[in-house]
Order: sequence, then C-alpha cells, then structure tokens
Amino acid sequence: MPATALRAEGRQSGRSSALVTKLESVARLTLEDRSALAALSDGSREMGARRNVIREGERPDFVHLMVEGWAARYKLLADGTRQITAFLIPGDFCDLHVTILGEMDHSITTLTRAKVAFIPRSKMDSLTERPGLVKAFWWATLVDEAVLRAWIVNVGRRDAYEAIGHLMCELYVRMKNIGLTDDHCFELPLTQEELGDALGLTPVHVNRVLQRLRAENLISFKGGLLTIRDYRALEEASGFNANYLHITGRT
Amino acid sequence: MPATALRAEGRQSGRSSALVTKLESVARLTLEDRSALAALSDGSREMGARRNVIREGERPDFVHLMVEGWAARYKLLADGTRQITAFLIPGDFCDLHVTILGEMDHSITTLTRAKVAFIPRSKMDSLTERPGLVKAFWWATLVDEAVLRAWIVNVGRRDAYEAIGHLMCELYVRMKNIGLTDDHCFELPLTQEELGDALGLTPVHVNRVLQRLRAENLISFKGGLLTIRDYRALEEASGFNANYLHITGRT
DNA sequence: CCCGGTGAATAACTTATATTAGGAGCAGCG
DNA sequence: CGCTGCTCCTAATATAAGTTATTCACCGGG
Repeated sequence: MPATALRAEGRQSGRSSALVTKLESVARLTLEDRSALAALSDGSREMGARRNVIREGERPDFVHLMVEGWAARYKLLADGTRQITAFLIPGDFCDLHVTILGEMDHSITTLTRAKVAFIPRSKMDSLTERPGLVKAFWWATLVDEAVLRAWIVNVGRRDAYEAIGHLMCELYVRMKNIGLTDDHCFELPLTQEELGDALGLTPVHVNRVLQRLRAENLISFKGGLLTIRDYRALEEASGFNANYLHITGRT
Repeated sequence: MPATALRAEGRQSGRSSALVTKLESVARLTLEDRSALAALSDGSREMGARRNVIREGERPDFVHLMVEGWAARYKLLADGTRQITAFLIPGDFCDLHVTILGEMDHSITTLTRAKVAFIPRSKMDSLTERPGLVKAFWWATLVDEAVLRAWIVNVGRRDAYEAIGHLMCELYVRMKNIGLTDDHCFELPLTQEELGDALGLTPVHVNRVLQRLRAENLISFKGGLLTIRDYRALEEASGFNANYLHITGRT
C-alpha cells in the first residue's frame, strides 16, 4: 500500500486546510470565510508526541485547533487508569468556546507530533460574526456531541470486537472527510494501549481482538497504518452507520 | 422522609421554571430574559410515561424542552438492546439547535408522565438575539457535552458499583440545582432495567449492586425515591467530582 | 376478588474480559 | 555495538458481569 503518500506531513500543504475541507462538506463558505479559516493555521505551533495541550483545571486563554497530527481528550481516574473520550484529528477544535465554562474538566494530549493553532478569543469572536461560520461551528460541535453518544454506545453495549470495528469505521469516515485516506488506508497512530483506553479495554484484550480482525481479513494494521480490507463487512460486523456524523456531501 | 413534598407535580408551580433556575446559577439574566424563558413553558404538552418525544430519523420542526418529568435519550441497536445516553430532567433541552443537523441520530422517550414544550424555530431565533441568553444556552450545551464525557468514563472505566454511585451523585447535583431535592432525597423514577440501559449493565446485576449500596447504608431507593444516606461516602466510593457540571453558584 | 402485568429479588451457571507475567522484536542512543 | 525502553504478542488464572429462569410483591382493572 502507498504508505509514504499518507505519511508525509505535508500531504495537505498546498491544498486547503483540514478545517476548511471539513466544514465545506456541510456549509457553503464564502471566499472570505475560507481565507479567514485558513489564516487560523498561520501561527500554529509544532508540538512533540505525548505533550499536554491543556490539562484539567486550567483556564485556557486560547481556543486550540488541530492543524496536523493526532491528539486525544481524556480523563484520569484516581486509580491511575485513563479514559480517552475523543480522538482529535486535523480540523478539529480541542475546546471551542470553552472560555464560557471556566476551567477545563479534562485534559488533552498530543498522540503524535502535531501542529496546533492557539487562537486568541478575540480572533474567535471576529470569526463568529460571520453568519456562515457560526452555523458551521455549530454543526461541528453538534457532530462532536453525536460522536460522544456513539462512543457511549460503543463502550456500553458493544463487545470488544464490535467496538473496535466501530471505532475504526468512524475514524475512517472522519479521515476520509478531510482527505487523509488513500483508498481504504489511513494513518492510525494509536498503540494498542491507547485503543484500550478509548474503549475501556485492557491492551491484551485489544491485542486478541485485533488478531481476530486480521484473521478474518477485515483489516490490516501495522506500523500505525490501518487498511480496512473489507469495509462493508466491518460495518456489518460492528453495527456501524455513518448517519451520526452528519456528513451530507461525499461519503 | 417527606416523599409527598417531592412527588407533587406542581412543586415548582408558583416559582420560576426549572430552566430559569438552572440558567441563573451561571448567568445573570435580565427580567425580560427571565420572562421570555418562562414563556417557553406556556404551550407545553402533557405526555404519558414512555411515549416518544422524537425518534431517530425524524426531522423535528421544534426544539423540545422538558418542563416537568423525566425523559431519556437513547439509541437502539440491531440486536434490540438499548443504550441510554442521557437523562433529561426539567429545564433540559432535548435537541437545542438540532435543526442544523437535519435528521435525528437517536431517539428520545419520556420515562414518566411529563410536560414538554414544543418551541418553534422562529421563537428560538428570537431568543438567541438576546446576548445573555446565547451565552446561557452555550453554557447548557457545553455542560451537556461534559456530562457525556463523564458518562463515557463511567461506562468505560468504572465497575458497576462505582458507576451506579457516580450516576446517582450526578443526578442528585443536577436535581438539586433546579430545586427538586429535599435534603438528600429526590425523585429518581428509573427502573433497574433503565439504570442498566444507561450504564451498559443487565438488570440483575444492577439489582445486585443496589443491594450492596443499601447494605452499606449509602442509599435507600424504593418506589422511585432515592435518598443518599451518606453523600460524602458515595462520592468517595464512586470517584465523583462535581466540577464537570460547572455549577458556579450554590453547591 | 382474582387476574394479568410489571418490577424486584434470588439462584445456578456461563462467558467475556481483566490481571499478572513473561518473552520477542525493534528503534533510539550513548 | 550492546544497552534501554517501547510496543506487541502470548499464556495461565481470576473475576466481574451476563444469561436464564423462578419466585415474590405490588397494583390497577374488570
């Protein structure tokens, strides 16, 4: 498979930003809207893998936007276990409008090397004066909420096999929506432990399930690269239905 | 315990609506804001227990607001199991701004007899022209999101005992915030099966855990009425921390 | 007053997943 | 080069929770 095509960090450079790509799939943006969004990435900072973007208890002055790389939203429990509640990929806001709530009730860490934009509140305010963007931002938060609900279903009612399959389907659709897939292959830079932290499973159980998914020829997953060998079958096996992602355009 | 005081459907009548009480705990509302909110309850409809408010796939014309009684947000799986992703109590919007997304990706049902306001979109639009209310509504959706994250942690990383305790603490704080508790007692009109559907457990296991919580004198729960006998201990046992509810005023 | 329905309580048994532990492969690094 | 530290993989055992089934208590209706 064409691994290198996906790996390259600059795959999107030259094209529009992931955020623009994502929002254009549901909202009609003006030229000015688009360049205003693109400008957000300008002052973005490079961060190493596994660095804190924000921590629980902090009161961020900025809204953070993923420009490149992956991050995860998580909560730490008293006994040291961790629950990941969201994976953040390029084009995702980490904490849109969180200034309203005051302090963070969870933490965010990068998973890979990443580019994160730190957007001052004043800049956000000027953006939300554009009616088209307000609506697009609303759409984004509502979809985030829908993803959370699907996550609950995953952890609550699906067994490990279905849950892992479901998560992979979701991430595939989201990555495809920002142009970061190549056929049915995309970068999934998660360790088995991180997958477990997302789904409430132990790494050893994740391992067993991955083997089964491979044995059944549904996926191949190695070196941070996931290929869904039989997307239909994986959807079927995991009960995935993309409707909750509310992507209207291309599927 | 003073059951009757809580049971009365009109407990709040004469006072301000649950929505006003809830939003006032975080935002300063003008007199007009308050009366505009109160007016929302005017055209509310009575509904029986276990009736659909909205179903997956529908495209609602209205925003629904819980005025009295309980409801639940849920998803149905192919194998017939159900996962509840939220409990809705008075003052909660069922689907704020959902008109943006198009069709519903989940369903909502009443759990008890309830009063639900059906608010036309135009009315919502006029409300959100008031800056104070926009911010208050934002706060409400952000808290809803935080509740979803806590729910994921509950289902993913806590065992049944902790999860049930945690849910009870959360519901206690939320009910208290809208003035529907009496000391540490409040109406919790959930069957053991519904509790199970919320936490991904079977009713028989929920039963076992409830017995244990009773045996340890942490709660008493009978006839839809929950009394938290030792709130501190329950918080401690379940790892509950109310910070994610972002209630600034009274605790 | 009995009847049917629903929710709660048990019990016996099964199963999915956790726990603990150890080894193998590979990458970065002094 | 040979460390050191991750991931990944595997196995043995333990346990929380599921499954199925039965009984009991309560409540409203005819």
